This record gives sequence, C-alpha cells and structure tokens, in this order.
Amino acid sequence: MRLSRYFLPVLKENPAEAQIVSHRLMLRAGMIKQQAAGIYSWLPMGFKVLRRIEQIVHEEQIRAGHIPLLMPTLQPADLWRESGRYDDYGQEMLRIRDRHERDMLYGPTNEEMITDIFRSHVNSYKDLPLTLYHIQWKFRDEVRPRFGVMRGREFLMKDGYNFDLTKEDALHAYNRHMVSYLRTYERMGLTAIPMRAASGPIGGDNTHEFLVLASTGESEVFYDAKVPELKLGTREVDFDDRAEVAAICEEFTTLYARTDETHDPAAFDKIPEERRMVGRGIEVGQIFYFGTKYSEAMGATVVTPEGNRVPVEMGSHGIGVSRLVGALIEANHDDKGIIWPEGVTPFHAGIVNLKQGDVSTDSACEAIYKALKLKGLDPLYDDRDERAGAKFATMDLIGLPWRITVGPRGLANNLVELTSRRSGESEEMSPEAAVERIAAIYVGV
RNA sequence: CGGAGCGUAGCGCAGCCUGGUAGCGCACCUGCUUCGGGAGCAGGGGGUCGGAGGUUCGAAUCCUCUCGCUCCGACCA
Repeated sequence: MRLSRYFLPVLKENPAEAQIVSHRLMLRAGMIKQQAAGIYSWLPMGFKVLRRIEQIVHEEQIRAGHIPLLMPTLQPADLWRESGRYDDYGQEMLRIRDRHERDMLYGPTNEEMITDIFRSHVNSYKDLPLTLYHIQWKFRDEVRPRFGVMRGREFLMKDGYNFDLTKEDALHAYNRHMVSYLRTYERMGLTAIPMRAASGPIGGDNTHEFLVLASTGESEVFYDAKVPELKLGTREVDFDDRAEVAAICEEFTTLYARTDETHDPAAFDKIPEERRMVGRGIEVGQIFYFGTKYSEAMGATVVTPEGNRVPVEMGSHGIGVSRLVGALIEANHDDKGIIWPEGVTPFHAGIVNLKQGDVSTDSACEAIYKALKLKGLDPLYDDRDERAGAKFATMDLIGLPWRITVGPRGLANNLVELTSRRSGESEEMSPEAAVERIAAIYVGV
C-alpha cells in the first residue's frame, strides 16, 4: 500500500478521553474511532490487525479439528427463556423489540443458539464428538465501558461449543481448546497464561482464563515465575491423542497461576519465595466445561449405542478477538508508539523515502516495494511529500516491525537501511539484501 | 448504579469566576524557502461555544432542564 493513497488518520496529540496506552495509541495511529461509549469503528489499519488476529484464531481452531460456522448477532428471546437465562442475564443484555412486538436480543454469547442448532440436526452418538465455533460481534451492555476496545460494549469474540457423549470426551475437548489457545496466543507474540478461574454466569466448575501479563490489566494475578517461561513452540500436536493433549495441559497448569478470584495464599506460599510473582493481567480468553446445563434445559440429546437418549456433555470457549488488539498493544509498545509482533502486524514492513521526488530514491523505493510484493508480503510505502522526521514519527507510531529507509546518501553506495522497530537497531545493506532479509523473517510466521 | 468531572474549529486547549461582536497551538489550503527524526516565513478557509428553555438591552459566560463523554468504586470476553 502506498501511504499517499491509504486512509491513515494519525493524530499528533493525545486524545483527551483515552487514559490507557493501548486506547491512546489506537486513536493516535488511526486504528479506531469511537462512535458511542464502548462502540468503535475500525478504521483501515485497525481493521487489518483485527482481521489478522481473526485469521490466526481460525487457523488454530481448524488445526484442532473445530468447525467454523456463523450465527447471527440478533437472537429471539424465546431461546433464552428455555435456558432460563433471559431473566438471569440482567441489564447487561441488550433487549430489542421488533415491529411485531417480538422480544429479541443482541447476543452476548451463543450457548442457547448453538444448542438449538445442535438439537435440530443431531440425534445419534455417531455424530459426536462435534465442536462448532464462530467469530461474531457480541454486545454486553456494560455499566461502565472503558479502556477502549479492551472493555467495549460491542466486541468481536470467537466462541466455540463442544458436544460430546461422555464427560471424559468433553474434558478432552476442554484440553484440546487449552492447547489450541496456547498456540493461538503464541503465534500472536503473546504470553498468555492459563489460570484457574471462577465460573461466572456461563456456569460450570472446570474453567481456565488466559491472562496476558500487563501492568494495566484488570485482574490481579499470582504466579510462579517459571510459568511465563513455558512455551508450546512449534511442536507438532496430535489433537486426537488424549494423552498427549492432556500432558501438555498438565505441563501448563501444574505450576501455580491464579487470579485474585481463585487465589490460594497457602498454596502460593509453597512456591520458593524468589519465584512468587504478583502482577496484573488482561483476560483474553476463557474455557469452560459445564456438562449438561444447557443440553438438559433445551433438550439437546443423543441416542447412545445402548439405545438410551441422554443429554450431551458440553463446554464453551471464548477468545476476545477485538480485546486482543488492545492487549497486544499493552504488551508491545514504547514511548514512540506501537511495536507490532510479526504475527499480527498490519503491514510486514514500512518503506521510508527520505527524498520524495528525487528520481533515484523514488525508483529505488518503487523497486523495493514491488520486490516485497512479489515475495507475497504486504509493505507500506510512505511516499508522501513529507520531511524525514515526520515519516519516521509516523512509522514509529504505527509500529511496523521492520523499516527500510531509502535516502540519496546511502543510495550513492547502493545501500539502504533496515531498522528493527523493537530494538531500534539499524543495518545497512543493498536493497536486494533488505528484501531478502525481510522475506526470510516472515517465513513461517 | 453510587461518587467526581468535562462538552468552545478535525485534534489539544484558553476564554466563563467578574455578561459587551469567539481566541491560541497543531492539522487543512496557497506561495516561497527548506529537506536523515513531527521545518520556517507570508497569506487563507473553517466554530448557531452539545441541545432546549429562562434571566438580561445584550449570554460561550448567570439559572433550570436535558443529551453525550470521561474518570474513581461495585460487576464482566
């Protein structure tokens, strides 16, 4: 993309309403525009990041054997009356009446609807196990939306639902989700720690939250210093292998890691003192096993091999997709702006033309731009007629991980500069070498 | 929902207390100069001061109501 033709309304000054760094930087980098309390438009660059995150979530869900579909944002109230949650959910549920005076609601989650889909089409144990998920906008009418997209009222969430014959099968689904989530967050460059959680209105006793460590997090967290060092890495996982999947879960949940809701000081004190960490975290996902809570209430049953009809065992699992954009920035920024991890960056590299209009720098930039595109990469070429300082400031603000700086001085010796946004370190090399280097960085990302 | 605060140009703000023709910086447009870390000079455009009502000769300013937003607390992906 050529910046002169893009829509990137960056702000030089800090918007007054933004208190935390991710919100401030998202507004300054032209990623979002607030439309009402807790409701945002996603401007082109914000939208790109959102889509990248969404894509990673999809890929990892599909890798784990889960099946995507799409349910609507608006739901009929009757489904929720069946489960009993129409009355339980309270003011957080946005209720709407249509022209025929039918009660509707903007879905805060989809347990009822997915259960309805399931019961309409599945009758036999032979169709199990089944895990369906979607990535869809949700609305929860928070009393006090804040922190930008991290706690909006409208938010994009991946929510998945597993249907199994036995509790044992359902717990395998639970474990599968835990492992797939670990990989999902790692691919985004995040360290998200699974922590035993309290269950809340979704119900169920088996539940973990995934927390990204950040000083601005809403939850207080207590953990063993060894926990953030755990990495799934690139190991191949057979998601059908129960023992293997369970072993990974054990690896990641044995060491102490709890939120304030489930904190157990006695257990915490057993950790060697130098490893006892107290901090704050941002919740970016949660998994639940809740058994037959919804299937019983809504008649989602299957016939067993023995010919009995039993309610299916279920669980649900969520990843806050739009929240992750904020969480990523909270975890990756400095005083100049955002620092995107390669896995989610809106553009793979930025090209800064220091002397727009100069024949040699213009054509060198064009050549680099085209070469990167030929490599299948998505560069952002700052071809505006701006001074160097302004271009650098914009690049630093929007946080592309790699920058190629092209100026007449270096070009005289066939050199451009490749700069890492994270380390700030620069290296001079030929334009061709810079392209090759960037292409190599993104192999496998 | 309890407490606090803010709405004046696209953004950041002053003006309000003590009523008298709406201002500054950034951004935007034009020209000249500049050109490796948010340039300089000159000129220019843009605001029914969130909305409604009231007091007054006169309201951004005082009063009443209302809408919106933010922050702190109790609740949540």
